Amino acid sequence: MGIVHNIKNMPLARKLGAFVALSEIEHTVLEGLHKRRRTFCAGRDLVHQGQSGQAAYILVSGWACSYKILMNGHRQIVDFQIPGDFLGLRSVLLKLSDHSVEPISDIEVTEVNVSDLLEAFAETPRLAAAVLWAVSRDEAMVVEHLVDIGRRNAAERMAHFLLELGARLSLVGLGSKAGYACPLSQYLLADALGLSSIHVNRVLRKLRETGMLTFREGYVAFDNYEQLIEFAEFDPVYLDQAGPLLP
Amino acid sequence: MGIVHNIKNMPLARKLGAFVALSEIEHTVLEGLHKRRRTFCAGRDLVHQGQSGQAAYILVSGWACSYKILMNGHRQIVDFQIPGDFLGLRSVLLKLSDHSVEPISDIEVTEVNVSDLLEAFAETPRLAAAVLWAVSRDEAMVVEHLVDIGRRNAAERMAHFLLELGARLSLVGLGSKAGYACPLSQYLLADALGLSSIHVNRVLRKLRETGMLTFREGYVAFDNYEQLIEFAEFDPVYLDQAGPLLP
DNA sequence: CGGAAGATTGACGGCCTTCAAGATTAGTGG
DNA sequence: CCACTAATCTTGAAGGCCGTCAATCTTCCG
Repeated sequence: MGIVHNIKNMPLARKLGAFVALSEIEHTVLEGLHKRRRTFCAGRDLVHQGQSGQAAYILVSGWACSYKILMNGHRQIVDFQIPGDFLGLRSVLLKLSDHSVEPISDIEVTEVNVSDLLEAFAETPRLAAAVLWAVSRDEAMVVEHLVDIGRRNAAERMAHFLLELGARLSLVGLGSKAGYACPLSQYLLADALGLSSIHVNRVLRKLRETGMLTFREGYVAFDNYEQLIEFAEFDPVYLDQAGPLLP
Repeated sequence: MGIVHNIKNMPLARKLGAFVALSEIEHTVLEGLHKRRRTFCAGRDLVHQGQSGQAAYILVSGWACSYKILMNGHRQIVDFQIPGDFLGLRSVLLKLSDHSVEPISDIEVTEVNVSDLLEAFAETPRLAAAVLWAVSRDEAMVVEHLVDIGRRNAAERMAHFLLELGARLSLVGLGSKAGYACPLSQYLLADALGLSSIHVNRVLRKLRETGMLTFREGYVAFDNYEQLIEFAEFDPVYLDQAGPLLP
C-alpha cells in the first residue's frame, strides 16, 4: 500500500529531490500532501480564471495546460503541465485566480490546500525551500517562453518550445533525444506560441522539410537533434537538475 | 537607529504584510535579512546570466531590470524591478543564473544569501509562505507580460504595460492615476515589449495623439485613465492587495 | 453514414522590422 | 561660453513575416 503510494508520488518527490536531498521524514510529510485523489476528463477546467477559493493540485498522470483568456476572445496558453507539476498553485496564494487550468487528456491529480502546505512548511522548513525552488523553476520556464515569443521567429520558437518539452519529459522518463509522445493539437500549439494555427502548420512543414523535426500522429520525432539545438539556440541551463543543491 | 532601518525596509515588509499579517518576531527576522547594504551604479550588472554562486538582493531604492540575452544579440527584458522587489532570487535557487539584472538608475540594495533565507524559514514558517506568495506574484506579472507579447498588438501592449507599472508603483507610493516618474528609454521599452525602438516611438505618438497617454521627459501621464484601461483591457486582479489573506 | 475536429494549402493584406537620415538633448572639454 | 560627441528621439520608405479569409481533405466517432 505504502509502496503503491510511493510509486504514484514519484514525479514530485523526484523533482524536489533534485534540489533538496529529502530525509525520510520529509518524504513522509510530502506523502501526506497526496491524500485526496481525484480525476478530471479532458476539457473540464479544474481551475477557473477570476474565481476565488480555488484548490491547488499535483498532477499525477496526463497533460494539462494553464491559460488566460482575453476579452477579445484570444487565448494565451502559459505553459503545459506534465506529471509531477503543480496545478493552480498561484491561484491559492493570490486572492483571485489569474488563470485557468484545463486537462488536455484525462488526468489524475491529488488535491492540496494551503493549510496543509503551511503545516508541512512548519514541520520541515527544507520542504519550503524545495517548493520555492519548484516554483522558481516554473517561473524560469515561463521566462524562457517569454523570450520565445518576444525575440524568436515562428520557426525558432516552435523548435525551442518542442525541445524544452522534450527535455522536461526526459526528466520524468517520458521522452528521449529521439522524441516523445505529444497529445497537443496545432490549435493548442498556436495558442501557446502566440501564432495562428495556420502558421503553426506552415512552420511544422518547414521544419519537416529541412529534416530537423517531424510532428505527426501525436509523436514528436527529432530527426536531427544537434542541428535543431543549434537552430533554436536551445540551452537547458534553466532545467538543469544534476544533483541536489542543498545537502 | 532601529527606526531608520524600519523605514528603509518598508517596501518589502509592506509587500509581504499584504499577504501575511506579520508579527513582531517576523518583522525582526525580516529585518535581519537586511544586513549587508550595497549600492550599484546604473548599467553595472549585479547578476550575470550563466554564472553560478550569485547572490540575491532586495531593492531598496531605484529601478532595475532583469533580462536574457540571445546568441544572435537580441535581448528580452523580462521585467522591471522597483523598490521592495527581489533581484536575482531565481539565480540563487537554480544552479546557474538563467538571467541578468541591470540597474537602470543608481540603486541601493541589501544582499541576501540562501542560508540566511533558510534560517528565516525555519524560525518563522509563515515567512516562507509570504516569500512564496511574493514569488508567485512576480510570476503572475511575468505571465501577464507573456499575454502582452503573445496576444496584444503593439499599442495595446504598450498601454497595458505602462498601466501595470503605474499600478505597481502606486502600491509603494510612487505613482497615481495621474501618472508617474519613469526613467525608461524607448530602447528599454522596446526590449521589454518585444518591439523595435522605432515602432515604440510610433506607438507612443499614436497613444499621445489619441489623447490617452503622454510619455515625455521621464514622466508617464495618463491623459484619459478610463479610456486607457478599456483600450488595454487592463484588469489588475493579479496585483490585488486588499488586506492579508492569512491572519 | 453523417458530422465534428483537426490538418493542409493558397491568396491577400496589414503590422511591424530594417535601413537610412535628421533632430533634439545632455554631457564634456577647450 | 561654445564647439563637439554621444545618446536618445523622430520620421520616412521598402519589405518580410505572419494573420485572416476561404476551401479542401483526412480522421475519428457516434
